Amino acid sequence: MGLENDEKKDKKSGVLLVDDHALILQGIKFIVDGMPEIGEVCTASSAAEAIALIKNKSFCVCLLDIELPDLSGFELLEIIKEKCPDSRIIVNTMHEETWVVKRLLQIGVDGVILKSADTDEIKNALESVLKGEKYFCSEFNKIKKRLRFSIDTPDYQSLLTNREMDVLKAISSGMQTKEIAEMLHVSVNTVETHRKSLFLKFEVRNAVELVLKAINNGIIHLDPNKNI
Amino acid sequence: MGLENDEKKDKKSGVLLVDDHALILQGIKFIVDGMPEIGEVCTASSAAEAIALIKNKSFCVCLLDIELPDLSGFELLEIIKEKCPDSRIIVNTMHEETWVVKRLLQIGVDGVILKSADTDEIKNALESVLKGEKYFCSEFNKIKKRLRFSIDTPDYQSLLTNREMDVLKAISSGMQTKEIAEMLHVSVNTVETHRKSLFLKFEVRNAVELVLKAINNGIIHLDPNKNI
DNA sequence: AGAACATTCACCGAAAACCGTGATTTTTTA
DNA sequence: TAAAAAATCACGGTTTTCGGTGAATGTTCT
Repeated sequence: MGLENDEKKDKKSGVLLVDDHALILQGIKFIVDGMPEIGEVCTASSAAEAIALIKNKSFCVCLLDIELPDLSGFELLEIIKEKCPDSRIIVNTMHEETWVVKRLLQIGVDGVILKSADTDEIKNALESVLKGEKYFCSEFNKIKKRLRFSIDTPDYQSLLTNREMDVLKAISSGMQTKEIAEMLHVSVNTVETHRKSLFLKFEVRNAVELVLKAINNGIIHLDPNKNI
Repeated sequence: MGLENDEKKDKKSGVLLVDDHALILQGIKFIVDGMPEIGEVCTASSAAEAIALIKNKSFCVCLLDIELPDLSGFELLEIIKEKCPDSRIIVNTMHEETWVVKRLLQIGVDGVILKSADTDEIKNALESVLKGEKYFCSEFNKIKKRLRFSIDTPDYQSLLTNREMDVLKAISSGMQTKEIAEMLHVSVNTVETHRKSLFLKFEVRNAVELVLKAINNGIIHLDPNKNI
């Protein structure tokens, strides 16, 4: 407690591990504990815990799962980026979805490993980013490579207006134009205008394509408990 | 090797663990190894490995992940059920989707735990099923309870004919009727007939609702690498 | 204050989707 | 082999979607 001024500068300020899967968290902690070049190891099993930890501490590396129960993982990433801009970030994901890869590249993480990674790969990833290098697992690199073709696809999310988002969500729940108009208390013509904007922005021809593209780009999400 | 006739009867014939996540597999093995009442522990990181193992051996308990790289997990379940009908089955899943719950109940597994389960819960689950009891984690029970309302929803999968399945897949990829007709070398009228059957069977009014319901019931799956 | 954007609305026409009904041929199953 | 189920096609009618074009209000940012 006698180095409160050094904590932000300390290269060995430790590692933060975030994962809601107890076994994985435990397994990674076991690996990291065995690495002498790493200082303190803190763990969090939710975004809330992680946020509480980074308030008081600064970490040189954060290794985090992006599928978390409370926040979306991407939101946590933004918070970490803001609070600890010097911290290196490794993301542990199971998703090989293109939009996840795209967004991780946009945010600029230092490493990506899959959930199926073994001890060696986790060690390698940690050592690489500690040396200032990037570490991307082979699967991630493969998708990254393939993404070159469509690297400049628009960021649909920020392209949409609030109202368009409302209409998109409504369409994606199976509602048709008249129903949406009633729900939003506007005329059918208005909803049709928003529809047309959506089709234009997403470059699709019909509602099904729109919904699929929105899902595959992480803009809307399926509610697994609907439509049973 | 002197008890080839006893292996099928042996109550202590061991445990089979299947998971493609190295850390989880390792973690569970560590837990199970510490349980004296359990005999040999075999591990597999893919469905293929698991199938190879159950060819020669019989296990009293199989603890398996249903998200596997090669087979769909459900297919592996069917194979295990057929080859080792006496084996108790615990499924380790991350999905809380309703259709997964429904299908697990249909198949009749002995236990369900989530990926986020900790050491105690895994121990409890194993001990319960070894005693012949069922073990369902609280989240699973919650969904099960809520499912009572719709327990008798149709098994859409087996309700569909081959041709309807073709058309469903085509619709779910964003194709429109004329295109589907050309692809399948049939008339537009025919495709429309199949469409109507699908709407009737799924009790929906339009293509978007159809696609959503089909996805949420596990009949079709999104290709995460399309529509970027 | 002016520019840019968002939201709202209107109208038209073509295309596609949706609804009902019926019917033939092939395949599967009892 | 007879019955049932699946796959094919037709046709008419209504509704909805899709595409283009234009325009009046706000709202926000510079």
